[in-house]
Amino acid sequence: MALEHAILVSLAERSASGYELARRFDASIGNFWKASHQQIYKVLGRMEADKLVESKLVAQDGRPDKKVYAITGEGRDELAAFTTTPTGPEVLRSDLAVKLRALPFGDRDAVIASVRQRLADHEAKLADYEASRARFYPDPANVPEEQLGAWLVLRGGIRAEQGGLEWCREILQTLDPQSGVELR
Amino acid sequence: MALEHAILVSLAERSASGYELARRFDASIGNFWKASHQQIYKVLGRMEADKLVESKLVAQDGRPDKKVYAITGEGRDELAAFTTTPTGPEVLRSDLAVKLRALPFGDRDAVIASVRQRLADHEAKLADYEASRARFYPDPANVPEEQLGAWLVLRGGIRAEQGGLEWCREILQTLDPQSGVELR
DNA sequence: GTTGCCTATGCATCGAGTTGCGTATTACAT
DNA sequence: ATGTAATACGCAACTCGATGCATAGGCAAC
Repeated sequence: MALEHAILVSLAERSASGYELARRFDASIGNFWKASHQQIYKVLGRMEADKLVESKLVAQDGRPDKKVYAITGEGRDELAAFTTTPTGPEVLRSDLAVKLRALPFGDRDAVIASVRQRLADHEAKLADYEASRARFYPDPANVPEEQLGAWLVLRGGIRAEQGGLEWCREILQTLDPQSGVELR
Repeated sequence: MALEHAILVSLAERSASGYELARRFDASIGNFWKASHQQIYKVLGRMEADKLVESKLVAQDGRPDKKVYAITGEGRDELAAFTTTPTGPEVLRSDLAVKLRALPFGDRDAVIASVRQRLADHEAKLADYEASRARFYPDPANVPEEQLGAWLVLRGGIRAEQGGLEWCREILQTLDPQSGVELR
């Protein structure tokens, strides 16, 4: 289960409460591995039972207490072991593809609307990623060694969004040539 | 649930037994929506109860009987309705990304090996797709209307594989410049 | 002549993941 | 005063999906 390992990575970088982890997943790691706060709490509970993480209660004023989780030695071992496991081929799940396949049996205009929506999603996400890139990696040619992984993941995100964007443009150009969408 | 709709698309194109559907999923639709035969049998059972499909037993000689499923009118309605539902943003799940993020806490060489494996996967799949493209769409500029959806899905698959391939090359070039991998 | 693969269907179990609900406090707006 | 949102944690019920196992005949190879 990679959610477990995504949490371990996040905690290895910095200890956090379940709530903070959930927000971190919204912002960075969550771009390539989604998880709701309910899932995170559940998995954190199991991970603590497995001694991969440990927690301590931290009182705060003006806010509820929080339970801050930290990775343990065992957790670091597990994380290191994870990096040596073979990675299976990527599994795609595209409901947009299913809709395209359903074109002869469905509503063409509605599918086109879905594609437009998806295109807008990609544009928004891409802008997001580009902003991160500009902010955190002002000098792409000289990324510090310890940030290489995060940098490459961001690059992958940018590539994926650009690719998705181009695909949407091709679809619109094919299904709705009047739309004025152009491939770049 | 899009597995249901993927099955409906497949049956709308041609009636089939669960076994045949499973093999079809291995070959074409499965490239964008994986499903094991157990899942397919289970879902088919529920879909039959919901009257989206109907089945009849077909005896064969030299082989076990099979249960051939066909889409019903209700199934076609459901499929048409599906094409009009809004499509949420795509959810990526990349364990390779998690491994890259885990680089500072794991085994660099093992991660590089995983990337090489993924690169080979992408190359194989791309070759596969290109073969389909050459075979089924010899004239890409004039794809018949009723095949547009399938054509665009295949184009998306090709784009995704090319994108993944390029990402792998960038990763290898960054983490292992000696490897001689080049971006094209 | 036995081992293994292909066709063909299915169950049982478990973990993963979603949705909805519930608790509690602070803060700011209406 | 009341509503809404943010922080902070969690349970319960459910569906989805993956894995392993069971059954059963036919066919081909070694």
